[in-house]
Amino acid sequence: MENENVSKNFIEQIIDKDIKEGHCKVVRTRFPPEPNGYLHIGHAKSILLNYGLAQKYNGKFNLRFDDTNPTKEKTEFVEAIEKDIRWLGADWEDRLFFASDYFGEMYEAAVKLIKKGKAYVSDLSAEEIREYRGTLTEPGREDPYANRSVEENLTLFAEMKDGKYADGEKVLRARIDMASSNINMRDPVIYRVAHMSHHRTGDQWCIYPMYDFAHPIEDAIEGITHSICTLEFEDHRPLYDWVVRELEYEFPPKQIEFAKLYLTNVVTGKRYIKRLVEEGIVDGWDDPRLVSIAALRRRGFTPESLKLFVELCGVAKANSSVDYAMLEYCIREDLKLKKPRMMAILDPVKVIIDNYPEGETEYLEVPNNTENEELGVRKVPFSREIYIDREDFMEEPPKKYFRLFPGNEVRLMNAYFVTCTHFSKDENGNVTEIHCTYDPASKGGNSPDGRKVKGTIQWVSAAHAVDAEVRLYENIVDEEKGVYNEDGSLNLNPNSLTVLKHCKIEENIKGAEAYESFQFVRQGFFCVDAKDSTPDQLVFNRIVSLKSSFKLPVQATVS
RNA sequence: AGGGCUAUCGCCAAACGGUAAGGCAACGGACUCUGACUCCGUCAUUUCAAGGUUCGAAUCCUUGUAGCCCUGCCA
Repeated sequence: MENENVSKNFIEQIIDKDIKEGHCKVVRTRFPPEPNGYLHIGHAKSILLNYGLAQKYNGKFNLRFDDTNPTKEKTEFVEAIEKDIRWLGADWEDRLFFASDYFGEMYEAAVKLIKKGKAYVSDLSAEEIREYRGTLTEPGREDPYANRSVEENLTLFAEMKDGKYADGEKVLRARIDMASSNINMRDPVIYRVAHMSHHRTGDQWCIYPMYDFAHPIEDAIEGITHSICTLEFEDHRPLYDWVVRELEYEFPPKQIEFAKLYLTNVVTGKRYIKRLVEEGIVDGWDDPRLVSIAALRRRGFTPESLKLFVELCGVAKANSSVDYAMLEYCIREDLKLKKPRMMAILDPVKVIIDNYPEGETEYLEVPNNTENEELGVRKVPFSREIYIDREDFMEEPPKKYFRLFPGNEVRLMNAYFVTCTHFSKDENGNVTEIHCTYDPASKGGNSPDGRKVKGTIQWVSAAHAVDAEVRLYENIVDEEKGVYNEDGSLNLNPNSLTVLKHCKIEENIKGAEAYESFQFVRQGFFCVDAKDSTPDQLVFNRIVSLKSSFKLPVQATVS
C-alpha cells in the first residue's frame, strides 16, 4: 500500500530490528484512551499510527480503555470514542479491552511486589509525600514507613482493598530510589484509595492502580509488543521497564515515544473548548470549526483524508506544528474525484436573458465530474431567469477580469454564451438585475464558429433553484494575531463563521443527506450539516474552498 | 553540572561517514467549459553555533545556544 521510496519512520525501524533480532514474532499495538473526553485530530494520529503499524506488519491492533481513575471517567465517553475510532476505520475486531478488566491481576501484581520487598504501604499524606519527594535539584528523603515488614505491608494493603481506610489515608509505593535524578523513580505511588463508583466495576474496588503501574501490566497482559505513546512519557519509561522487569513478564513490551501532532491556528485544549461551548461561541464539541473527530466529521472531512494527512505529517520525535493548509490539501485530494460537481450560487443576483423564450425550460445534460466519468451525468434545468454569483459581475471591471460585465461575453457553464447588455441598481448602488442576450448556437457551451470566451461561470435557474443555507468557516482563532493573547485567553477570529441564507443551488441537490458532500463548482467542497440540515431546509458546511490564484487588484490609494 | 528529549527550506520530513529525498505552501509558465484540476519549471553550496577528527561530516568528538517535558494519591 505504501510507496517503496518512502523511507521508514523511526518506529518502523525499531520494529524491523526487533523482528530481525527475534524480540517479537507478531506485532501488537494498542490505542489506550482514558474515557474522559472526546477524541481530537491528535488522537487520530495515534490511532492511525498504531492501527497502521499493526496492518503493515500483519499484526494485531487493540482498543483498550485506560480506565484506572473513576473520578474522571464516564461510559458516555467510551461510546463516543468507540464511534470515532470505528469511523476512522481502525478495526480492533474482537479486541476491545478495559484496564478495569485487569484490576484483579493488578492487585496480585502489587502483592507480588510487596512480597519481593519492592513495595510498601505509606501513611504519608499527599502533601508529605510531595515534601519527601524532594525537588528537581534536590534528592528525596526516605519515607518513614518504608521499612515496614512484608507481613505488615501485606496486611495493610489487604485492608486498603477492604475499605478500612479513607481516601488519602494510605497509599502503596514502589520501592525504587528516593535519590534518583528521575523524579518518577522516587518511590512512586502505585495504588491509591478512592471510595468511588467506577463506571464499569461499580463499587467492587476502592483502591485503584496508578497509570505508571497499570499501563505496563495492561500491555504485558495483552501481549503488546510496542507500546507507543507521546513524548511526555519519556521520563516514565524507566519506571515502565522497572514494573515489567520486577513482575518478570516473559515477553516484556517496549515503550516508544513520538511527538504529538499539533496543527497551526487550531484550538485543542479542553479548557478552552469547554469555555467556547459554555459561552456559546461554538455550538458544541462537534462545532465544525473545532478539530475533535466529531467536528471534523461534521465539517465533512473523511477518514481517508485524515489518514492521508497523518501519513504526510510523518512520525518523529521533534515537536512540530503542521500547517493547516496540509489538512486542506488532503481533503481536497480525497474529494476531488469522488464527489459530484454541482452549481450553487452563494450570493445570488438575478440575470435575465432577454432573448430567451419566456416560460420555457430546457434540460441540459452535464457530467457530474469531468475528471471521473463513472460518476455519470445529470440534467440541469435552464430558463430565461437565472442566478449568478454577485462576485461574477462587475460594473467597472479591472484589467484581467474575465467574468461578466457590460458588453462582455461569458460562458454559462454547460449552457450558453451570454453577453451582458445592461443592468439595474437600487438606490444603494447594489446591482439588482443583469440583462443579457444569449447565443442559441452556443448550446452546450461552445460556439460553432469557434469563438472563444475567457470566462466561464456557474448559474442556477431561478424557477428551479433550491434555497439553502451555507456556512463558511475560518479558523476560530485569529491567525494574524496568534492563537493566544498575553493573558492566555484565546484570540478569537470574529469572522470564523459566516452564515449565508437563501443561497441558490441547482435542484439536483434535493434529497442530499447528512454528511453527503459535493463540490460546488468554482467554490469549494461542501457537506450537508448533520445537526441542522433538514430535507426542507438544507444546510451546508463549507469543508474547504478551492484554491484560487485569482485576486482582485487592490485599488491604489491616492495620497 | 538536576534529569530526559529535540534542533535539516515558510511548514512537515528523509538522509544512519560518501558529497542535502519527498510532500505542503509559495512563485513562474503551459493547458483549461471550474482563475480549479493536470502538466512543466523555480524554491537549503548547506543542516542551531563555534571548534576538532577524517581523503570525505547533517551524520563522529568537544564546547556552547535554543526549544519542549518532568517536583498529581491525573493519564
